[in-house]
Amino acid sequence: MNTQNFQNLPPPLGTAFYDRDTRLVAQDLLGCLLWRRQGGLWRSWRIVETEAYTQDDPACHAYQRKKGRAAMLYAEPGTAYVYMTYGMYHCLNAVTEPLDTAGAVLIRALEPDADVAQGAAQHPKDFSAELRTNGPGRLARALDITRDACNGQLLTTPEHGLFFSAGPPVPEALKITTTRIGISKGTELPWRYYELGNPWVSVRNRQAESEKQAL
DNA sequence: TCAATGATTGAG
DNA sequence: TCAATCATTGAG
Repeated sequence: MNTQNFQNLPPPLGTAFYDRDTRLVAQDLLGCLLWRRQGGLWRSWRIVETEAYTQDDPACHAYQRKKGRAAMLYAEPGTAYVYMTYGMYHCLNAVTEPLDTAGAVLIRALEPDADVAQGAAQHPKDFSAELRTNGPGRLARALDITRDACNGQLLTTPEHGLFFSAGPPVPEALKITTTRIGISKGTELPWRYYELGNPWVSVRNRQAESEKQAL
């Protein structure tokens, strides 16, 4: 996490970045910075875990649907898609693919700044839940990302207080694609995780990793 | 109109 | 292991 004045903000990733194959966008977002304006102050986090959702995926909200909340997945690439899950948590996605083609990348985990990470390691019980960003629901809560506030907003401009920028280069070898064997909607589906090698991945992905190692 | 479901998380 | 908690979906 980092703070910066408005005039020093880096250029947001543009429409062309999102107007591509969803899985490529998911991989390329790893290591990028997520910028959020809270209380007039800009902060940034590094993206360490993403998940791609494509139109042909039964787990995708737009699978055989184009109305309701799924309509947002067909929006202009670079649009924020925020939905509520389990009645308690919001999840942030970046819409991908050309206009009228469904696709989105779920942001699953962000790397906290060094102070927060160190504090969490030394005093786990003092690690405020409000600061945790390892998990899609957690990061949305920590960054005040809600459906009402962010759904449908353009991520290609700092105007709405939320955007992504290029980050330090990430060696391809550090990008990991994980899979999970599980049942979703009656089908065996792969997970679509692309993550950096670090401990700040989501609970779900840690489970997937341990299950994989157990095989 | 209504019951079932889930891209999650935290408590016990 | 399981409850919290509700928008969305699909069946009736």
